[in-house]
Amino acid sequence: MKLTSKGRYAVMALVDLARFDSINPVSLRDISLRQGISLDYLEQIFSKLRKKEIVQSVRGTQGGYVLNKKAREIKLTNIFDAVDEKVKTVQCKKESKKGCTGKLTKCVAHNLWDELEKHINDFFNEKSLEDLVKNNNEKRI
Amino acid sequence: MKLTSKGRYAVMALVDLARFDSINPVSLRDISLRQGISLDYLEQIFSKLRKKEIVQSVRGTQGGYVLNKKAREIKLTNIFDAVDEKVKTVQCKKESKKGCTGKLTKCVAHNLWDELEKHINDFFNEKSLEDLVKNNNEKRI
DNA sequence: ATGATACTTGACTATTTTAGTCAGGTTTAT
DNA sequence: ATAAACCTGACTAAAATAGTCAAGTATCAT
Repeated sequence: MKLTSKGRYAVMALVDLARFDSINPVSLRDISLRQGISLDYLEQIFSKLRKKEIVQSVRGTQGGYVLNKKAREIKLTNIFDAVDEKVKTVQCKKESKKGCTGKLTKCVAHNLWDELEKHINDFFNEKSLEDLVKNNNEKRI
Repeated sequence: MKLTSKGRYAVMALVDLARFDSINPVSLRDISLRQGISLDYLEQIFSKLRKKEIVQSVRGTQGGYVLNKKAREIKLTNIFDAVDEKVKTVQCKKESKKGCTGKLTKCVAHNLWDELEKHINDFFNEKSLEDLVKNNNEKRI
């Protein structure tokens, strides 16, 4: 299973974006400064977010990024999916004759892992970017 | 967050053990053959499980391992903990001045990650080795 | 028009983690 | 005594992670 810095950065950056993009496009430079994330790394991340149509880019001076959907409609699943954070547990080896062949003799862990994966995905499907922004604002009062 | 092959192997091996240890100690060789896990790797894993008193070793010929507790009392949390599979999400960098300082200005992801961690740990705390063995036996009918 | 700002892309890399292997033990039942 | 099985620590190849670096292109403000 993967859930690393890249996913965390994507979430942080998008919450930042959601808080400021109603006025102007937000430049990665600003996000970089506010969130302490390397600009080059942000570019990699936003390239992926753009391809998945989570954000839109505005080129040129005063350019930057804006959300491409309403914050309420952007679920965490979408974000993690976009930056290749697969919420997947390690799969059983296909070559392994013993244990898990995927049919009757599914390995013990297999079912468990499936179950866990579902749990986590449910959690991420419930949470939208809007939830996080709200939560963040409350904490700042 | 970590949830890799080592954790999966530990679970598979212990389920195997739980099914057979009522008669004799189970040798790692047998587990290795049945589950298709390298013997050397199993030894590493069982060394850790023994230190955490999840299994007991029986040395010498006809030796092997037995559970040190009832299957019902061994929770998945204990297993993952023993083999160093930390159910922890990536932490925020302490050096980072921006973002997360851990006090008032906790970074957005921080709360979310905490919440997720709790979710997963709850899931693992509910499941015991006994649950898995039962589940496994049902599937085999 | 032109410079500055900011997006865009792709290649590159150091570090860490993972998933083992290997070698050389010690213990004990038979 | 000897073979089975545990025990320990060091080692390593491959993959993943978390970036950096370089060389662009587009557009706005003036």
